[in-house]
Amino acid sequence: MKKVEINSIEVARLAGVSRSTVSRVINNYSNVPQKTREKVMKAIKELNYFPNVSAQMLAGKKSRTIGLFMVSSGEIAVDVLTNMMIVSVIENASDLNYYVLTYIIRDVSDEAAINNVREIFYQRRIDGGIFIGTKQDEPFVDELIAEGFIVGIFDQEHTGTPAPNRIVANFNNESGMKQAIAYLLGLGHRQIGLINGDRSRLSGMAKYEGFHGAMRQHGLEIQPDWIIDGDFTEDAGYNAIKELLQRAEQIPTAIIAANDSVAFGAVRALREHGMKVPEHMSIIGFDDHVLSEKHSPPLTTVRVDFKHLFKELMQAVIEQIEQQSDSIKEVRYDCTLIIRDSCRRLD
Amino acid sequence: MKKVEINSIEVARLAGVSRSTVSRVINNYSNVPQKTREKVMKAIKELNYFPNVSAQMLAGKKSRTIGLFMVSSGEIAVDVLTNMMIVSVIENASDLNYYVLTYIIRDVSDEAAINNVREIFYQRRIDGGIFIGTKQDEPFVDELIAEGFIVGIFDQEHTGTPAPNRIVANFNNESGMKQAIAYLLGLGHRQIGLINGDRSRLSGMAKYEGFHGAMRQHGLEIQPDWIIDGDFTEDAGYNAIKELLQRAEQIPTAIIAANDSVAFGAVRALREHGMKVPEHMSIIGFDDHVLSEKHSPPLTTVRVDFKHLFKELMQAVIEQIEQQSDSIKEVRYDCTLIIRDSCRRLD
DNA sequence: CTGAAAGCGCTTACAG
DNA sequence: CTGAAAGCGCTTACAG
Repeated sequence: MKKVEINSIEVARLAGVSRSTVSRVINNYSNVPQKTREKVMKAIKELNYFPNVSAQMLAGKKSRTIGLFMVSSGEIAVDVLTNMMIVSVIENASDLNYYVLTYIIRDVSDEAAINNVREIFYQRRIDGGIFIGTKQDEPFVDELIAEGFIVGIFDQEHTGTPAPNRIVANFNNESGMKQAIAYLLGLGHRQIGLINGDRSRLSGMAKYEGFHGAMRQHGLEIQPDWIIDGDFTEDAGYNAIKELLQRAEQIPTAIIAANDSVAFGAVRALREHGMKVPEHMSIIGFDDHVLSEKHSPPLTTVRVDFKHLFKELMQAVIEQIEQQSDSIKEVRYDCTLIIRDSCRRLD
Repeated sequence: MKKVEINSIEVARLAGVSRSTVSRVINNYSNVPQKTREKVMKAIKELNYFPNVSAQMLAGKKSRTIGLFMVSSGEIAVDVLTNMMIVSVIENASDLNYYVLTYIIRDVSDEAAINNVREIFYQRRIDGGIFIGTKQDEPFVDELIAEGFIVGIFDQEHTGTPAPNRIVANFNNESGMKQAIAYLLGLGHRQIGLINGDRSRLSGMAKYEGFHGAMRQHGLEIQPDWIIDGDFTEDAGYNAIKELLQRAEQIPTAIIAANDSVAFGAVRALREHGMKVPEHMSIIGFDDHVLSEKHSPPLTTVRVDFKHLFKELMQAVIEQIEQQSDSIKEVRYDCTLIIRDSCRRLD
């Protein structure tokens, strides 16, 4: 049933030239006369010929494929943000004529999974990789970079000796935190809590430090009981509120959540305790999740522009693949506070 | 910075054997004595050697990569279901030691995009492909199948002459529709409407026909005004209700939506007209979307098991890749009605 | 401008 | 059990 494979020899024969010439027209060499080019193109069309990509690669071409490595434990399917990131990476690559091979890492401590990641690089399946969800300076990623592979990492900054083949991208979370706190202050809040994200991740640490910095800057007292660790999930937000209500003698008038999912969880827990947002508690999230404006109440949040960030990250990675420059690349975006209905003015 | 590539010659040298032997241990040939195998494995470990996948492919091995082609117009990022499907396909492949190259088709009539799809197959980037979101008997897919490529298609059934390299997977939507109608009937509903999905897709057609069949079977009158075409999106559900309320002299007591997103849109439109679900209108969805039980009201819906379906589809595709059998494969799952709070008993 | 030929890194019949 | 060699389908210096 399967037709015999068509190769460049057959195209050459049909066009009445050599394989070298066929290759030259495919690779857009400038020294092929228009006439010859046309003959060859005609043969290519006629035979429905596509060069075998393995042969091309073996002869030195790139795969034009980027690996997307997504570390995500637990029920990823529920997360609208994950989807957006995956799709965004794929589409940005597609716009630049690259393909994406996606690999999901459920557990970074699973040696077999990490070995698969290594294998994908060493086997030359990809020209470079993008990592999402790793912690700052994850050892196996650093190792790959030390080997010379080209890697783009979201939510990471340069530390130690920056390398041109390590491209980092992150948001200015400190600034976002500052905006959130300034806004709350303007509404009369002085008792502000934080449900934090994973501090081994850059954004977790940056938000944590941004919170402390901004609070101090405004001379607001930081109440340790009101700062609760979490991991960026809805459950973490839910549990944090449960814990807070159980433990603290007094509760804050406003809480900043490490992201919108955490905020959703917090609102749910508050509701279960008969407390309404923003009447009894003001809440600010981070990200501006697609569901945030549909949430009840519509969530005030620090918006972050994932699409543009991934676009620039992808561009930088591909530029490095194609040009191998020596410059150190970092993409960084600011955030914007989006005011909706989850915070109230204190009277 | 980049180390010189390590190839099988270096491994052979270090292990004191020939490249043939190195290849034999990598490919698990049985005629290699344990001693030799160990020497070679040691050298492989020591040099951190991974065989170049292009060279392997050129020598006749498979790529162990499956293409995932997702046709999805518009804002895909909002859709939790899409995410689940993509991740489900990737993880099922991963469990079988395969990789996934994902390509998003925004518009099936975009010749450039379709050419990219063809190219991916012809270039031998993948061993087979899975299509999600195509209509029944989409011509460019049929063409690929005619060329002998191995293709798995979700929401499709065999028509014409079934081929072993066309593997279809679908849900028994007629049965789901029957369950929904029987349930409504049991609650006393006799005036039932349908907001349908895209009828050029199998599931759209199957639900449409299932609705008609079940209605007739129960001797219920089908009111053409209450059957509204849509396209499986929330907006379609919203618009359908708007249209219905504007146009119809009388409205049904219950409506079945082609999927949960459509149902959400319908509920939203009803609410805008001051109608509550289920007090003024009963609604049943399809899929059992992750958000359906969190919806207000929690949505009664026909549940469908995507994860298992994709698992079996992936298995069948890979089996065909590895064994090239002549059997015709179809995977088909039943649906189950999940009763929640969006339907009321008529009195 | 263009062809013949080497080379990319594997696998696998073949011969021993 | 194992090595030498052909072959997979390209690209690209080289020579003309």
